[in-house]
Amino acid sequence: MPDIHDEAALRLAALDQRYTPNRREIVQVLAGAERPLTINEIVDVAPSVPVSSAYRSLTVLSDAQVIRRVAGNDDTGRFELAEDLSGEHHHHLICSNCGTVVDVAASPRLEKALAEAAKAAAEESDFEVHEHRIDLVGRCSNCQ
Amino acid sequence: MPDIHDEAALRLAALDQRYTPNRREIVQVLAGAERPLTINEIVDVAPSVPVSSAYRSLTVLSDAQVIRRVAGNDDTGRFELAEDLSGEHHHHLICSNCGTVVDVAASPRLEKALAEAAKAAAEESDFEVHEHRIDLVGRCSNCQ
DNA sequence: TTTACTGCAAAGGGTTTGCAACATG
DNA sequence: CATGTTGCAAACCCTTTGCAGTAAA
Repeated sequence: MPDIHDEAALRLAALDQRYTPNRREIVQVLAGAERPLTINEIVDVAPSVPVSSAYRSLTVLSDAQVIRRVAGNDDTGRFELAEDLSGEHHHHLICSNCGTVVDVAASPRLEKALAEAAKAAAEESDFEVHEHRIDLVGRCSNCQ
Repeated sequence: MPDIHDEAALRLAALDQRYTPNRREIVQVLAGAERPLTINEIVDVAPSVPVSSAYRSLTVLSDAQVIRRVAGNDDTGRFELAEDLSGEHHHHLICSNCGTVVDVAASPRLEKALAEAAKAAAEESDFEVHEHRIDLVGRCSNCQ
């Protein structure tokens, strides 16, 4: 498993993009988080990065598959490291009240059932399924 | 199974809200769609409804559980009829290119596996899980 | 006759972009 | 040096809100 930053630099290079201190800092922040972060949360932790640059960097990093955009319950964009960089496959618990997103490990049994269902759905609908997303929506301990 | 509009009126009444022609038209549009619609799509089909009213009505209908907001891959809000009004439980195919969301029927096997996984996750994380969401992300036939 | 609803227009908030300066390969 | 990147500020777009008028219980 290569270093996250080395791999990030590689993936950016494939798009003729550079791995600048700005982008490195964003990746570092996401690598240190145990849940997807909003742009606000990111720039709060990395105040040296201007908001506009954060938006641009997140777009580029997302294009390069270094990070991934996560859809929550609200329209606030959240970001996490790409799964193949961060470690293991996981899903999300989403609080319908405050919008917080928490990671949760995937279960093999569930993954197997999902793989079957995805195959069937793809055939039926002429979709080419690349990935899946399972969200459990409810109330976090703070909002119950 | 009562009529959709009767049931919608009931649920609104429970919140001291009225089932006006505006709201009825929105429900009618969503009832006739076979996939979640964006606000733009809704007002395109129902031009008599001003945009600001559409936003307000969708909020109220959503609070009353007549409709449900659906998160796609982008930040565009999409809406569909509540599942208990529209018929059967389903999941979504999301095109990562154009953002379109298509309904797909749920499989019993998948639901069972998910129920187990949700139980485990809820216990671990102190979440109170109310519903789940399964999205298959890929390319629709148009965007392949 | 009280309370909810509507529609317009203005305000708001998050995101994107133009541009000139800078940095990197 | 050619191209990608940055930071500021302005522009943008979608969504929300104030308000005065309307309609429904």
